[in-house]
Amino acid sequence: MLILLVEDEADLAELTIDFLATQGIECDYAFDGLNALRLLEINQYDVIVLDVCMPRLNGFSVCEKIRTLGITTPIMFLTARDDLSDKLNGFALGADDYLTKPFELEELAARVQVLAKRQSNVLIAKRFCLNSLTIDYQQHSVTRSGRQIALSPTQWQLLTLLAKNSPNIVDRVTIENEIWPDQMPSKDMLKTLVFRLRSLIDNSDEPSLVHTVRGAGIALKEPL
Amino acid sequence: MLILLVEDEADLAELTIDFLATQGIECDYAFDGLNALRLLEINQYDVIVLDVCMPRLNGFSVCEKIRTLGITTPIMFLTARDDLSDKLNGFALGADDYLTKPFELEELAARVQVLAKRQSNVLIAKRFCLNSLTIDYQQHSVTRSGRQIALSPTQWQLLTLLAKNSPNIVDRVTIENEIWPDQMPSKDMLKTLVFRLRSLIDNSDEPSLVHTVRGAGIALKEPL
DNA sequence: ATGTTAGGTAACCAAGAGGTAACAGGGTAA
DNA sequence: TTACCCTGTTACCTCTTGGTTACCTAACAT
Repeated sequence: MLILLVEDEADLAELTIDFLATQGIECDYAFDGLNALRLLEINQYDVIVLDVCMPRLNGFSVCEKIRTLGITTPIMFLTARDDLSDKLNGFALGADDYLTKPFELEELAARVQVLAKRQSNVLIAKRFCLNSLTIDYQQHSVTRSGRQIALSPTQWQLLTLLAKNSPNIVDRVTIENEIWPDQMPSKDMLKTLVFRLRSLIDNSDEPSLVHTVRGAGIALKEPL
Repeated sequence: MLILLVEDEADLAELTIDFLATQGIECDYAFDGLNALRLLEINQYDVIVLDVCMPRLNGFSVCEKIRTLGITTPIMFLTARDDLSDKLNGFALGADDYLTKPFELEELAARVQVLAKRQSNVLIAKRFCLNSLTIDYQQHSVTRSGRQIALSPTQWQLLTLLAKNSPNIVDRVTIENEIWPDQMPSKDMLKTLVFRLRSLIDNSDEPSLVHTVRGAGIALKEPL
């Protein structure tokens, strides 16, 4: 299990991370909200543990941002302030639990486990990330290094198919059968489809991700 | 939403039930563990709130019993004992949350809502806000940047459906099945419904919130 | 080297998804 | 009754889409 811990007090964070490790809970660590959001773009976590009081971007704002991004990962707040309105605010922003400092590390671990367990019952792969490419299946959106990319239905179909098999090669007939199940497609259709997808995904000056292997098929992966 | 409250102190129970009612949470009530189990056989609840200290069958035993019966309904413990080992025990038995007395009724309500939401994957909130758009479910009103917007019943249905899934996409057939459950709707009905809703919500010079993704569906979100 | 072939690039165009507007029937309130 | 609103229907328009074709390029075989 992998969680994201966002906490500006380094010593407390270290203590927490060490303890959670003994419970089989791995931590990624961010010391402020902005870095947390950055990590969230790249990785997928089972739970997010958020300190409320942080420099730059406080926990509430981070939580709000996360939810507006459509990320439904469980969020637990940690805070020294045992204030009802704060708690209610946190829950209203989409938090799943709220623990006030000082707390026992064992309790934190137990609550994290619970959230992760509940989540995994509902969790189906919702996002795919590769390099600066992100596919959000729920929002049906694709971004490359932050920029939104509009895909047509067939392009989306091809991309998700490649993503599902990434970084492996998918051979052309498999793709054709997947996208055009009924018809026997003319040989060139896939050719142009790939070209169009590539020009949308890889047109930038960033590393290209859509690779064709002559005679074998097509793969979505980082270049080596 | 319907929850089961198991609590032996009648006066506290009544207080709790009354308050939860104001939050739109209905309660079934059992005053001990045996009666709780009896009710659980008959009904289905969104959340179970369990007092730990009860005569005849204590909360932990009830929890254990519930889980061995294969019932996965979220369970929240209430107890006066703020003891770490008790908490850990509770979580180990399959609890989802643990609140120590004395607690604020608002916090209890908020935590119950969260558990129910996770469980049913349905958003139960009084209000939904996105950009300058506000939906007040209790007042059944919609405003865009302060201006009141009058929606017809079907329009309201569509908007709330989109809001519930926001910012995720909802595909057209899902919407059609949701709004016209019985009939097989003619293909154009949704088209005009969306048009009418959009012209009410997005007619201003503000960012448009109703987005259609060709071949995929419709989403309510802020544009990027 | 030269021919052959898999794959890349670019333009064209018909089909269809979706947007817009107007109309009509049925229900409801004054 | 009349007037109005809601909603289903239809017609028309616009723009995306995806299939087609032609031509180019690079890898591979002989």
